Formats: sequence, C-alpha cells, structure tokens
Amino acid sequence: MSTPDLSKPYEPREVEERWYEFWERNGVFAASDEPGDERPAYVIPMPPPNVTGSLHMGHAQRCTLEDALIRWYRMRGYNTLWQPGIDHAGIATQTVVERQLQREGKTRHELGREAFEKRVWQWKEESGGRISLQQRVLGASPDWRRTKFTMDPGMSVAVREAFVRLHEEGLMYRATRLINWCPTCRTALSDLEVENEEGANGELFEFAYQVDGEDREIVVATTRPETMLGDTAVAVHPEDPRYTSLHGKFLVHPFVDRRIPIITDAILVDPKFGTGAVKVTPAHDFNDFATGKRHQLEEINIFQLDGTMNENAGPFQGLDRKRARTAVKKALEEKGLTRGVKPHQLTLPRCQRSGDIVEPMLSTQWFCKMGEMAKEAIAAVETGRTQIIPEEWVKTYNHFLENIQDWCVSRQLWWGHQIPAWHGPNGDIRVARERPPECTPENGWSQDPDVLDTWFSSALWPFATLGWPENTPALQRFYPTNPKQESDLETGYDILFFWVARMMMFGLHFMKEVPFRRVLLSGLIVDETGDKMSKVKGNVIDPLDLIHGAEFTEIVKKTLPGAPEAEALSKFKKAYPSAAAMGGHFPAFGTDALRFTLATFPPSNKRIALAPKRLEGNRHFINKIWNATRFALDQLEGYSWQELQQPRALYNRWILSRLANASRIANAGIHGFRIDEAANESYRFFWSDLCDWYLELTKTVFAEHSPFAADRDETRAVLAYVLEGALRLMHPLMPFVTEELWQRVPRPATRSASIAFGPYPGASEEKYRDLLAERDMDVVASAIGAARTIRAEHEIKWAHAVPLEFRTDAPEIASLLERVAFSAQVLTKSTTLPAVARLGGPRASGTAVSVVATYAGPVEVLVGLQGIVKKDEELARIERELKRLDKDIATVDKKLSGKGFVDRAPKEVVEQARDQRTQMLAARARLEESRRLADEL
RNA sequence: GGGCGCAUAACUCAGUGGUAGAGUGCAACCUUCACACGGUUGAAGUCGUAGGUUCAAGUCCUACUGCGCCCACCA
Repeated sequence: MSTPDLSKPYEPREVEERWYEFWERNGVFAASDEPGDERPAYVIPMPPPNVTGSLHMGHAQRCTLEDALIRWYRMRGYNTLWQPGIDHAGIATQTVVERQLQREGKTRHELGREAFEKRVWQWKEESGGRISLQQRVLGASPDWRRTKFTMDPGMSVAVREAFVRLHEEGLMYRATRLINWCPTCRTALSDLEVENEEGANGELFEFAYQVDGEDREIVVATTRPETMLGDTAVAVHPEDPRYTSLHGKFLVHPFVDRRIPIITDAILVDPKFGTGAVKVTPAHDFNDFATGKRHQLEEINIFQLDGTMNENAGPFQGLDRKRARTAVKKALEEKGLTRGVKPHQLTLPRCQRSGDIVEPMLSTQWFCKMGEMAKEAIAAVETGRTQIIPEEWVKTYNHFLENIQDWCVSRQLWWGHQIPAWHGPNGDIRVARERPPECTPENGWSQDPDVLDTWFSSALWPFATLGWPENTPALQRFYPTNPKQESDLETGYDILFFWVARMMMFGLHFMKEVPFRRVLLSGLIVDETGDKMSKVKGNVIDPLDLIHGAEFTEIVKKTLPGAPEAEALSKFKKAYPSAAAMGGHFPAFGTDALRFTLATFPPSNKRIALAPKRLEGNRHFINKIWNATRFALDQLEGYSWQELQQPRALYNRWILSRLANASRIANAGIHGFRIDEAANESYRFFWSDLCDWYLELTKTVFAEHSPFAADRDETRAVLAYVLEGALRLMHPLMPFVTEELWQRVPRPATRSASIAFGPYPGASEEKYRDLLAERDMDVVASAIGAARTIRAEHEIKWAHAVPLEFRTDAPEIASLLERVAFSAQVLTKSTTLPAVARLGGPRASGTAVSVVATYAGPVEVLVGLQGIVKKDEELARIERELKRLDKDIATVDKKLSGKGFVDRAPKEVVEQARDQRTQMLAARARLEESRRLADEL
C-alpha cells in the first residue's frame, strides 16, 4: 500500500464534496423491501421540511441526530429506511406565492383557482427540491429514491381514503360552530395554529346599557367594545343582590334596533370581576357561544371574512375591526354611555402564519372527532407500545390528548388536498374517494372548494409514504406491524402536538398499530445568549454559512435584509459573543464539525445554545483526527492487515481495552438517544487515550534502537486495529472525515466498500477489555504526570535531559515501571540517562520528589535536578503536596468515622475508602521521608 | 390559572446518592520530528437561596428566588 497523499491541514470542503456521490453510487442509503432480505428493519420517518423552506439550524440538528441513528443501525447490519420527503405546507406556501403575485400586481382571485394552483406547482418544481440538495451537504443518508411529496398522487389517494373512512365511521363530520378565523389568510384555523400572545397591554372598557322603559342602566366591562354590536344578552350572576331587581328585564341596544334580555348565568359570570355584568356576544366569543346555547340566544355575526364589519353592524358597516372599535367607543361617548376605562393585561390570539389577530367566527367546517383516537394514543404510550424519550414529555402529551377538542380540518385555501366531498343542489353532501358519476356539474353538483389542513396529510406520513392504503411490501416491511422492525420518530418538541400526537392517533386508527416504537424529542437550537432564532432579532444562522464559511456582513444581509449593516452586525454579534471574537467571518468549519458540535449537546436540553466557539474546538478535533491518522499511516507503511492476536505489551492491551470501553459507551449513548455521550466519549478517547498516550508511547516502540523493538509487529497490528476501529466508532457522527481516512487505512479484506456498512465497534472489541491493563496504565500515567509536574515546576527546558527514577516497595509495580521507564523517559524528555525503577535503596542528593498513591502502595518519582533544585522551593513544594494529602486524608477519615458509614454503606464503598486511606497514609509517610532528605540538600 | 424545564469554573455545558468534571478561555513554559487547528504544567467552584431526608446530597424531598417555554374561552 502506497503512502496516501495527505495534505497537512484538513480541508473539509475538498474532502466532503467527494464522498456523498460515492455513497449514493454505492447504494449506501438504500432500504430494501426484497422478500429475500432477512435483515431486521430500522425506520425513521424524516420530518418533511416545508416546500417553501430553506435549510436552518433545526434541519441541521434533525440531520445530525437522525443520521447518527440511521448510520449506527446501518453499520450494525440493519435494513435501514430513513424516509425523506417534502411537505406542501398549505398556508405557508400559498402565502408565499400570493406575495409573488402581489408584486406583479395580481391577486389569486384574478388568476382563478386552476391557474393559481398551476402557478404554485410551477414554483414548487423550481424551488421545492432545493432543501433536499442542502440536506445532502449535511451528509444526510436517507433513501432518496423513496422521496415523497405530500401532494404526490399516491399521497392524495391516502388522504382521500383516510377522509372517506373517517366519514364512514362517523368520525369526520360537518358542523356549524365557532372556529378560529384568520382575516388575513381568510381561512379557518385549528386550535393549534393559534398562538396566544401573553401580556399584551389592553384596556377594560366600561359602558352602560339602558334598561328598556326605565331610567335605570347596567354597566358592563369589555376588552373588545366593537363586539357589542353583536351582543344578544347581558348576563348577571343569579345570586348577585345588585341585580336581582333586573332579572328578566330587557335592555335597549344604543346603535341597532334590538332589545336584549338580561339573563342569569352562574357559569359565565363571576360576580367579583368587573361590574358583575357581562355582555354576551355568542357569535364572537367561545364562552359567550356556550352561554348562548344554554339560553337559546340569537347568534349575530358582525364581521365579513376579511375582518370588516358587515350589515349587522348598522352604522359601522364597512369599517375594519380596529376602526370599528374606536368608532364604537366614540359613539358610546357621544351618547354619554361610557363609564370608565381601566388598563388590563390580556392574551391576544394570533395566527401562527400571518400574525394577525384571530377572530372567533361562526362557520360551517369539517371536523374530525378526536376523543376515542386520543384515548388510544394515550394508552399506547401508557402501555409502552410507544416510548417517549425523554419521559418528561409524557405528561405534556397526555395533557394535550386528554383535553383535545375536535379538529377543524377544512381550510379555505386553494393549495392543498381538496376535500373529497360533493355538494348537491338541495344541500346534499356526498363523501367519496372519487367524484360519484351522478354528481356532475350539469346536475348541479360541485366539489367542496376547501382543502385539508396540511397536518392532515402529515399525520398519515409513516404509512402513506409506504404505499398505504395498498398493502405493499414496503408497508409490510417497514411499518411497526412487522415484529422484526425497530423505529424511531425524532423531532423537535415544538411539533409534539401538531405532528407526533396526530400520527399516533391516525397510525393506531388506520393501521391498528403505533406508527413508531419510540418518540425522540429534542430541544430547539437558540442563539448563544439563549434567544430563539428569528428574522426580527437578526440572529438566524444558515448552517451552510458555518459549513462553507461566510463573512458576517454577508450573513446579516440575509438575516436582516434592508437593515443598516452596522445595526445588523451589532445585533448579530450580540447574539453570538464568541463569534464576535473570531473577527469578521466564520471560517469553513465543515459539515463534520457542525454535526459533531450539534451532537455534543444532550438532545433533551430544551434550549440548545449554539456557540460558534464550540465549532472551532471541534474543527480542531477533526484536524487532530486527520493528523493522527496521517502519522499512524506512516508507522503502518508496508503493513498488511492480519488477524489480531492477544497482545502482551501493557500499552497495547490498554488501548484495546480503552477502545472497547469507548465503544460500549458510544453504543449505549446512541441507543439511549444520548448521542452527546457517544460524541464526548469519542472525543475523549481519540484525543486523550489514543493521541496523548498511545501514539506518544508507540513512538518509543517505533524509534530507532528502541529496546521495545520486539514489540513492533504487535504494536503495528494493534495500532492498525485501533485506528480502523476508532474511525468506525466515529463515523455516525462525522461521516465525511472518517470515510476519507478509512479508505486509506489498513483494514480486513472482509470489509465492504464503504465505512458506512460498518460494522460498528462493539461486541468484537469487548474481548479486549482488560481492567488490569487499565489499572496498571493508571499507575504509569500518574507516575509520568508527577515527573512532568516536577519538570514544569522547576522550569526545566524541554531538551534538557535529567535522570528519572521511580521507587516503590511493590515488586510488581517496580517491574511495571521498569518496563515503561524508557517511554516515560521519552514522555518527560530526559534523553541521556535511562530512567529506572527501583525497590528502596539510597537516593542521590539534588533530586526533586513527588509521591503517587497507587493500588499497591506509594511510588516515589525522583527527578535528578542537581544544581537546579533549590532547597526552599523543594521544601515548599513538598509542603504543598503534604497539605493536599492531609486534606484528602481528613475527608476520608471524616467519612470512615461518620456515624453508621461502616455499618450501612455498601461493602465496596467502605473498602474503597479504607484502601484510599491506607494508600494516602503510606504516600504521606514517603513524602515526610522525602522532606527529611530534601532538608539535607 | 395549570403544567414543564433550567440555575455547577470567566463562557458553553456534562454529572447515574459515595474524593466536583469536560471543551473553550486564562497563566507559565515549549517551534518537539503527525498536528501551534499542537504539547506539557497550572490557576480557577459558597454546585441559585433556605430547610429537610440520609452514615453520606451537586444528585432525593419541600419552600423560595431568577430565567425560559407550553397549555387554558374568564368578560
């Protein structure tokens, strides 16, 4: 094998761009539904990004976590399906295209429905695939051949099937009730699409209604004076003595020709609030609507669909809501009916999409009955058929489903799945999979113009993407009805209700089985100061800018378009203090560094603060992997892979044990959705164990005239084994750099074409676990560490050779240290005299000493510093060490003498404490001896 | 009104009842032959506050404070 041409620093872009195509060409991502394929299946339905969307940090996080899981399962021999797709995103997309039209001075109504839909499709074709391309940059490995768009013909079949079945079962019905109406989007919304903005400053406005035929009045309080135009009653509490004399009387509406009754209602009215009298507007308030039903009140709608006042508003007709409010107040004032204003905090219901204030409106819509399905979805989690991780979300999930209202699924939009219902001339309605032959336009039939909520099709995603309602091989293989299937749904907790809960309900309903075995919820990426990323704040970061590098001035042009550059820059730097310290731009961190960084956060953190500084550190890590591998390849030149024999040398046994340990932690971490644990252990293992210790120690083996030359063959075999294993260990987190290096590294002939096919280290490494080697290596490492400390404290130049000696009373430790003394010598850079390990014996004067407590007793570390070590300094140093030891001894003593510790603590814990005490006392005795010797300097 | 989360080194964060950890930053030294995107050593902690349980609490319980989020139709 020829030495690969590896340039010195790692250049991510150059490397990363090469491998994606290679993976696709080699079918790495492909899921198989061939009948002969016996592998167990593993499935993740990818949350389909919006067709309007472009890549943001959330996608990068999805990709990092899901790809890590998928690659891990794939490497372990699973038949993996990561199901990709795109969501048509009804309101969002329609809004975008309408805005385009607006710029051309057109409206969708001028265009007409058919032309408009064509236009949206055209736009989808142009830009809809962009995000998939961007996901490739992230190294995502879904089976692209199976990509689905929620408006694909197959998906439409599934949507119609689901709708019709629900209707047949009586679970899909049409009803006229109060719904959330967005006057800007001009459509009904589900409860979830309404965001309640808390703490808005409003006012509580009080005005009087005159009692009909009497010179009396009743004062009501309202936050929305304009709705009084739709008032059809005033309610008081039945037991409120202030109003008993008014029960059954009528009031005169000051602006419209209407007498409104005074009613008593104990549910609606809290006598302690306001004036104790409530105006009732059944057509525009959810409480009032219920009250109206209790008292058979008239429901008077006062709004047009665009939010302006209709003919029922009398003199105010035509005004929009805000104007109407002012006008009503003014008119009441003129009539002398206002009775005061108090400031009042209120929550404003806003449309998730447009931000407009949502209006409760009386409307006829399609509703999906949720009660029974919700119960099943709760039960499925309770019985563990689906596990929610982290578990703390179960409460939230249950609370949502226990209180769920029927789902308003119809939207007055043009972009989406048109509802498969046909309206006849006499108000007949036919629901069917296809237009029934008799329901022709000529006969006066027309299809319901409304479309379904985007989330309706999303709720079918796990099985509709597999071909449902047909019982396809893919459906049989990849839906959890297959017992040889494992599956996870990974997503941000923000769509737990929108998507996850609904998939649970529909999966259970239509497939009679949960749609996935586990729900993995992760937190949201926020800026470095903990604020949500948003365009307004100018703190949005495009993952591609981190991957390929970008000038801050370019970034803020995108995040705050149109804003003055200085202002935008200052906002950006405030949001990312560690970026500000980088100067004016992000360097190209590369995909692996970005993914690794995202992987190091526990997914369960609700907020994940993106600190660019961490990216820098992890880019350095990748560079370290690159350079370490280059170095190892030099050592392995001419090596051809051979079966690994059980090695003899301590450091070889040790590093194999450490790899086994790291593999164990990584496997447990990824499986338990603690990918951060896998990432951190990979980092620690590679940098600390492999680079800092193992590679340094092996330098002494490969050095000329090494006394360990006999271990060279063994060490090469171990190095090759560990290097190849370490790359596989890290592949799910850093796919590109590991593939690039793995392709150049010696490996068994049995391996496949790509590292992506694994195997993932685990069981086969376990047999090299060697706790004795780890224990011994600890002794060696701390002895060497003590020697380094002495050198550093006395400021011995690196190149200056000084004798090193270890002394111990334990023969086994002495021989252990004897064996590593040469390497210790290299690691502490004392070049002329060989370091030695001794049992007892006299000590040369002019040595600095440190004592290391080990399992077999203290080890004295002696560094000959004749002419350098100063008596006072040495004594002071020893005193410091003694002090530290005394503190530790006191801690253990306190514990051991503590009431009940010896009797009640576990035996191992007590024993460990006693051992520690013995060792520390022995070390202390040695140190005191050293102090006497130092005193003689 | 109900629910959830967070608070540990200067910063970003791990921590699973048993001697407080990492990365970054900081200080000193080192161009040393894979890597200065590096190496060695070091300093740095009232684990938010107050109680409680326990032989033992950063970890479990209670209350409180601060920050953040979600749900809810109170005029």
